[in-house]
Amino acid sequence: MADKDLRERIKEVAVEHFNTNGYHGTTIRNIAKDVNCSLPMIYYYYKNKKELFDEIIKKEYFNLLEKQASLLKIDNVIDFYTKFIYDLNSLSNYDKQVYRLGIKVYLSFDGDEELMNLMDEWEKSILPRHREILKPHMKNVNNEKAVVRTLVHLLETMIENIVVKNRYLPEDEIREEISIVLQSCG
Amino acid sequence: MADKDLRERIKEVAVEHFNTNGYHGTTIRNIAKDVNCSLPMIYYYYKNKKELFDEIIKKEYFNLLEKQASLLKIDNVIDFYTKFIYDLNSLSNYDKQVYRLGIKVYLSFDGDEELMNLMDEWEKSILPRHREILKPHMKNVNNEKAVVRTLVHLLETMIENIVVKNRYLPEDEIREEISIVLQSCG
DNA sequence: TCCTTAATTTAACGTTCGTTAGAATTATAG
DNA sequence: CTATAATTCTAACGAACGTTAAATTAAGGA
Repeated sequence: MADKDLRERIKEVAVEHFNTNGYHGTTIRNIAKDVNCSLPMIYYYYKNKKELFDEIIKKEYFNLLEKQASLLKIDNVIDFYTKFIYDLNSLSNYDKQVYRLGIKVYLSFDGDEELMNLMDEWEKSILPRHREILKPHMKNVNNEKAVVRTLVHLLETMIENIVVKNRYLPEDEIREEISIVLQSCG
Repeated sequence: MADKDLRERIKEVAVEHFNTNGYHGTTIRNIAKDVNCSLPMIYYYYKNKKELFDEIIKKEYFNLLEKQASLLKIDNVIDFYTKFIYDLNSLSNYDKQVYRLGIKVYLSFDGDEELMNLMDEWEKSILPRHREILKPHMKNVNNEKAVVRTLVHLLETMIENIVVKNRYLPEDEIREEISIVLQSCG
């Protein structure tokens, strides 16, 4: 009966529900209804609700973050960061929702400490990573640290606008804002 | 028996619970237990769970936003915005939690459309407001619009760090970042 | 004092939740 | 064609939920 792999379809629908209604607001019954399968099928593929949720965050969300982080090809930093953010606009709907859900978990709406710690660790790696990227382009800059921090902060907001608030950010606006922060770099 | 006004105490505890567990993860029973009153007392003061939640967002959260927005005394814009953000650090715990909850609702974790629309309207008023504040200080700036947008984006992230992620942001870091964006202004 | 109103409680209602037992169906392979 | 394994279903479990009825207690003025 199943056109696509059922296990996958369950996960896709689950992402949608967790996103819209939160962990506690999401019910296995509603997921099953949208997937068009019976309720116990979800328990056939996932041990329980929590495991379904965890798989989305631990596998899907972190996969996404790592894929993004590996896109490092730099000549012009402003071009690079502009592309980095602009490409988020064209993420698949599913990826966008996974991203969105990850950010929401990070902001601890449903208070899962274990997942939050995972994310805290990830966040600690962000500043040094961008520092490395920017270092060669900031010879003549004295407040290097602050510039990197400001840039990362700005990136965060733009990511949030695109992914969480589901807005489209035009490339020239992205470029403008990044340029304002990086105007002292080449 | 009640040392403080019971109605108020219920609301305070509710903010905590909604923040930690989300709307659906929060139960009237748990609120009552923490308030140390019986369950129906909550229905004595609030029509139902939704009304309790709505009162927090509509009254407490928007009060907070408006109080913040009315703090406009400007001579040096960098000083002004630094103070604007820095003062968030010393919000009362209750105010911080209300703020946090508001942002989370805005990011639509529990999908209340009515509340989200209210917040969308508020957000539309933000850019013009800061444009007014900054206008007199940007005579010699050509990309005025972009600078205002960048600043507002940067402010958003800093607010989120202090209020949602509950971090302390030191004044000099705030000032550094704002200065980087506003370096073309006086 | 008694009466009225406000504050608070115990106990329960109907519903929905997460989860599972166990039977039925379908696919697979020998 | 048959036996075994992989899927899928119907039906139900106990627990927890939001909410309310109705009884009890506390407070205050006549």
